Amino acid sequence: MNLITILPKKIKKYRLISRKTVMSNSTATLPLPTIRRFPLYLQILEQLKQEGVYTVSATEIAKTLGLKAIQVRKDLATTGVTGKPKVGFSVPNLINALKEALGWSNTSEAFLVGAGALGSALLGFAGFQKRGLKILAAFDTNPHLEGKEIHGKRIFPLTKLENLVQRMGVQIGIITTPPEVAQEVANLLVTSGVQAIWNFSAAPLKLPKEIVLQQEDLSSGLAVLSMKLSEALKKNA
Amino acid sequence: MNLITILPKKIKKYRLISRKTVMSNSTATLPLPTIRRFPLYLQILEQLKQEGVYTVSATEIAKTLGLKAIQVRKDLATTGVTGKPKVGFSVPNLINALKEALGWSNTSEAFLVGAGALGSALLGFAGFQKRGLKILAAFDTNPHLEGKEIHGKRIFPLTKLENLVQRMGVQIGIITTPPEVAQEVANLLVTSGVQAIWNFSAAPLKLPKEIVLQQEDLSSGLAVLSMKLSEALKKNA
DNA sequence: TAGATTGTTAATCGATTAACAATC
DNA sequence: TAGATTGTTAATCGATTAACAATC
Repeated sequence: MNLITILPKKIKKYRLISRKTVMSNSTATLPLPTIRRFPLYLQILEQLKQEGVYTVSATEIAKTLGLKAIQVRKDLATTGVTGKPKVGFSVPNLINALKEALGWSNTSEAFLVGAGALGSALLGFAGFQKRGLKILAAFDTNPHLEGKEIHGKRIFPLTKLENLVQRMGVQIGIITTPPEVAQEVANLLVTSGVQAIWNFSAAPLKLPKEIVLQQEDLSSGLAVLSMKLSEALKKNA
Repeated sequence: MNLITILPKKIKKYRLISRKTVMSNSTATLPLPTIRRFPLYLQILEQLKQEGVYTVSATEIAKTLGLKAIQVRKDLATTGVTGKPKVGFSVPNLINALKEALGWSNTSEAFLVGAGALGSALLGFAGFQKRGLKILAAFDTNPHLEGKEIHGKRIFPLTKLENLVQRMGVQIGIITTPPEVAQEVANLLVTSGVQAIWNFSAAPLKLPKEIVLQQEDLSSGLAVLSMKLSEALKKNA
């Protein structure tokens, strides 16, 4: 069958379908701010569940987090979970849906490069495991660290990285090195076969476009804090 | 003079002033995304300065950071620094203006509460000093840490916090405790006289509205990473 | 039933991007 | 001069907020 002849029909068909229907298909990506709020909702929901509360309204969640109720409702709507008027949403249902949406229902494995202060902190962060991320081991060029363990995670020399990524099929690389070597480390991670990089160094990375990059930046938070603070001080002066 | 009689006049006057003029007065706050990008610009500019480059175009900065040139131009415009067509901007001028805007030209002092893995990492992070933040000391309830030093910063028992904040006039409190005690610590910081709180615990804090709060959230970064990754994997499947 | 809360559609707001004349 | 780059105004895009009927 000829694509050119079939195309106009298809387009016409799509036009007839309501916008809502199109949106609900799986290719639609959620708004980034919504995704960032998901962990907040999850945390509250899990606490509620632990307290034996099995139903919660968007209004309540909003109040706890200091958000607007309408925003919470909109966010929760993207999960496909529906609530009951006057009652609210099922806590376990929401938890499952949020985890599913985030891909936190099944664990991804990661290697961490750069076992300095920040790297060690991340190795010791218990929350990751709960959120579907398992850091298997760390890598560092410092020969004194070789073979040691930090928070129960083994430290390997960087020379072993490529081989281990390939053999274990690790998908995520976490960079906590000084910025000067971050690009180099990123290149190594990419050629080793990692599919996503979580970069905690301040260095802006150039990566092949098929590699997922999440840039973490402590300074940007500090910038916002400083700005707010200097405004507040100006006001009170 | 009576406020009610004077008010209508004032309003009328404001209406006559163009939007642009109103924006340029000092009360206008910069867009949050712009503020978050400022540290990126600063970093690049400082590197250029070190390399002896004293002039740079928005186009160049954009290329280095993977941003759109127009966005960089818009951001830089908010600093008030003007560039020369075909030439670009003065690197030192931009550095000064950005630091000034962020309040990074003069140092603020901070105490950190919670000398665990993450707290220690922050104590050892050299970048803060360069960005106008000096962490003076840390506090922890763990008696084993009392009197010790981490990265050259003294650890005090939490009981000394209030007194020291007051005596030293410390403005910023950094919370790196487990979420369960975060609210309690925040309350203590506030009653001690701190004016801003940088919260690295996942707990949502309730604070008096005059206190500046900057919420840092590792999970939200992980959420975005997970989402991007699971989409990428879906696509390649 | 009455009223709180949902889900949906429309309005508003704010940031990004486009377009383009000015200019070094 | 010619052309890259600026600064500005307008258009677009995307997220938040408002409004409100449906409903448990």
